Amino acid sequence: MLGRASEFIMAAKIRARAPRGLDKNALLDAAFNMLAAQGEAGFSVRKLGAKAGIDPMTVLHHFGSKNELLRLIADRALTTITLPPPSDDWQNDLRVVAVAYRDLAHRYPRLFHLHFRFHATGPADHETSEVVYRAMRRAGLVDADAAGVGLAFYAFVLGCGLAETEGLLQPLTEEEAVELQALDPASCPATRALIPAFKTLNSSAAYAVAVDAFIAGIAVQSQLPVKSAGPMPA
Amino acid sequence: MLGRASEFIMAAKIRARAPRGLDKNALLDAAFNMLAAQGEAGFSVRKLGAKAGIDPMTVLHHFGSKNELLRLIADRALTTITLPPPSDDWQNDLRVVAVAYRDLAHRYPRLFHLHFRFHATGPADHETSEVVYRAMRRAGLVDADAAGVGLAFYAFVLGCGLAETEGLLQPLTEEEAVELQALDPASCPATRALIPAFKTLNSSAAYAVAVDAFIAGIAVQSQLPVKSAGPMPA
DNA sequence: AGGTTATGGTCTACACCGTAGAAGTGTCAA
DNA sequence: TTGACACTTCTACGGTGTAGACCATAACCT
Repeated sequence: MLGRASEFIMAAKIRARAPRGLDKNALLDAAFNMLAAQGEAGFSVRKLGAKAGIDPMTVLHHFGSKNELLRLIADRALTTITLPPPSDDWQNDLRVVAVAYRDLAHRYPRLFHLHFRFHATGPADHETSEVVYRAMRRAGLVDADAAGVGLAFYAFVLGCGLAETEGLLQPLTEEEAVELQALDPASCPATRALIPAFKTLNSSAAYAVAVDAFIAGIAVQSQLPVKSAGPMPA
Repeated sequence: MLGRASEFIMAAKIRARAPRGLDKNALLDAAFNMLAAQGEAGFSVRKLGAKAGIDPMTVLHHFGSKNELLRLIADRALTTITLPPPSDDWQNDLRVVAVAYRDLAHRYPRLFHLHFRFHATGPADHETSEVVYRAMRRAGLVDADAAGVGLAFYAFVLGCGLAETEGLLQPLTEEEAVELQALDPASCPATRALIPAFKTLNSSAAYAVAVDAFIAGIAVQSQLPVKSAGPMPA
């Protein structure tokens, strides 16, 4: 079965023992599902242990700390992102990344905020960030700008996802609408004028327009004669 | 039971009692400073009570719950934003809002994330959002787009602020750099090529370029012949 | 003045939380 | 057999938010 038998034995000697007992991966699965379903408030090491029929301390023995467990959960969520191979169209590549992250936010709204806390550590993330940075360079940005705007693009996409999971991008409820109606017409005319638009807000469309605007702006910026990143970094 | 008039008088008389005892505002100040200094992890109702020389339950008696207290703290942070009066230049107005929020993130990095959780409730927030929506309309966006892109602009600005307070926009450390160097050159050429740029990342400059790109993109979008917000909202 | 009442503040208690540290328990290499 | 070691569990500690009962006081009404 294995041509790599000796390799396996070597590894076995180094590792000395095969992992036995509890299936760490299954436990991570359970934790992931629990967090995805109940949110961080309804998730605790003790509850996870109870659901898995296991002592809570066993959980910590395997994952070191609750924080490490959360990091792994966030990483696992990231692995559910699948991107098509990068194309020649950098603008479309960026759009693809943007919708991929929005889909991620919709798929796991209760744990999306973790991606802000634990950013860019796993290989899954490097795959998508490579697409972003590649697009920035294809757009013709100077390296300093490509790096900075690439990260800002990430912040934008994550920010929109988080805003959506937190309800910031949802259409206004009637109750909120009347609250806005109460604003001073003299000082808040634009806000009041947009109330109907807020009530019928289409978050998908809004996101699409915003992403397109950002991308179009990058295209414009990159075509400016000599656009550097501004003052010298510290 | 009682006529409306006497009911009103009763209410007025009831309300006539002067608030005595503990200064709620001073307590909020203490809470604000505590959270700004120690972060949410080092902040608890009990600790606040201890520092104020007060029973922890007294805090809750005044603020209802820890969550309400946090909301007030976030609101108070927002009131530290001061904007110049809106000008004729909508692009510059947007830039002003963007730097105001970034300054806010720098001023209170340990509580900036609260602005994602408790968004747009106080009058302080309506003042700045009015500037944003006004700018969107001045840019020539259709109402639906003005609302959507306005909110997305918020998400962008908040996302960048949060990214910065979470370390996402900081220059790469040497340690992280060597980690990136280990990436597969075939699959991550762009990421590797930008490593020097990441090491010397100037977050101020990156933010400025990204904001300018977004604004430029809005200008482009708004000049498209008939750009609506896409499919009909639900 | 005396009684009533609303309010401010405290105390105790409950049900949780993360996790350090000690104490089994079973399995393998020597 | 004998360690050694990975795994699991138990107990305990010091925290958390907050519900509910309780007391003190100041302002009202009669």
